Amino acid sequence: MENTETALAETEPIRLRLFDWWSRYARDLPWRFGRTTPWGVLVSEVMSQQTQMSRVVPYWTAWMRVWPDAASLAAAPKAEVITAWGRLGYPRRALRLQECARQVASQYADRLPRDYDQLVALPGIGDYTASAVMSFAYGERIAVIDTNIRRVLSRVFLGRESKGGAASREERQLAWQVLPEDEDPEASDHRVNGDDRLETADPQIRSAAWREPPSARWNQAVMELGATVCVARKPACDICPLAGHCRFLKAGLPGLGSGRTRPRQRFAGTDRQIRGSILQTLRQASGAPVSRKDLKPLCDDEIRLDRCIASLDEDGLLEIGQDGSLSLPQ
DNA sequence: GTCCGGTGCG
DNA sequence: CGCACGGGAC
Repeated sequence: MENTETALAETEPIRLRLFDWWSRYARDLPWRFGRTTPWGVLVSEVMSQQTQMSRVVPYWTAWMRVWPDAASLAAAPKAEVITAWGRLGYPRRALRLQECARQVASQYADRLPRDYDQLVALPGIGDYTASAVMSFAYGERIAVIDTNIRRVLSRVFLGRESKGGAASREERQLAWQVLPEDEDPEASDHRVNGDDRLETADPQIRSAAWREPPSARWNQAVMELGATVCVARKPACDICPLAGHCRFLKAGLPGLGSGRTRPRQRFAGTDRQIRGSILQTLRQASGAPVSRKDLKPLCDDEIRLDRCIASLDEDGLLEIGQDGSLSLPQ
């Protein structure tokens, strides 16, 4: 850890440069800069768990217009929730989000808890999402740890790639060590507001970025840098605001892109693709029951087709009627 | 074809 | 810990 100490001496110039970059280049996503509710932030995080932010935006906007709070989502028919989830992917998360909404509505009187342990106990909310809500929505000082942040911090401060798998103790320690202090305790309250207007913001709203607590600003800026500049395979070091302070760049990018160990799972030709196409067919049927033979064109292997139908049934993503017809659940 | 990530479960 | 889980950008 001796190398870390010298790197940590540079945290202040790194912060200044990163904050400046963030205020100029942060993407103007509708759930940022205090323009939505804590619930809206949670919805954006759940949708972003699996999908690029740019793809999430139209879904989030439409979703929040229909279900602006947990109580309204809790009361929605499942079929409508699955349909609104559209092609975002991993549709079980849509059902988990609705179950989460039901718990928030019933257990917390439709107020999202401002407490990590209560958040992480909700369905579909793990360590990352609970931390993200605490930081981004409530301005609480907490280290947010996702793969983007792990990659950026490991490169900049340790000079090497982050390894695959769960975050190591060293990584968690580093994230807490470089997390800025929030001097003004009042500042952490300003994010709680009832304003969930969805229109595109004036670009000057970005001055709001400077009013967020430093820890929340830091978490978002590091994550944004990892998503747009310090990407896994081909980092754009030539435009990186931290290039002059990055130990990984200084060391010559040793083992660039070697961090991921997880063998990539193919998608084309897998059960997942079949499941997705079955669900899409049911969505397009808009409530009308679909027979098994209508799904034959999706998959020539009937054993596999039945397996996919059964797994969707187990996940609660479809219902099988008495006559064997299929439909989205109510 | 290759790349991409968090959550839940076994 | 290893694995399942979509879908689109490139």
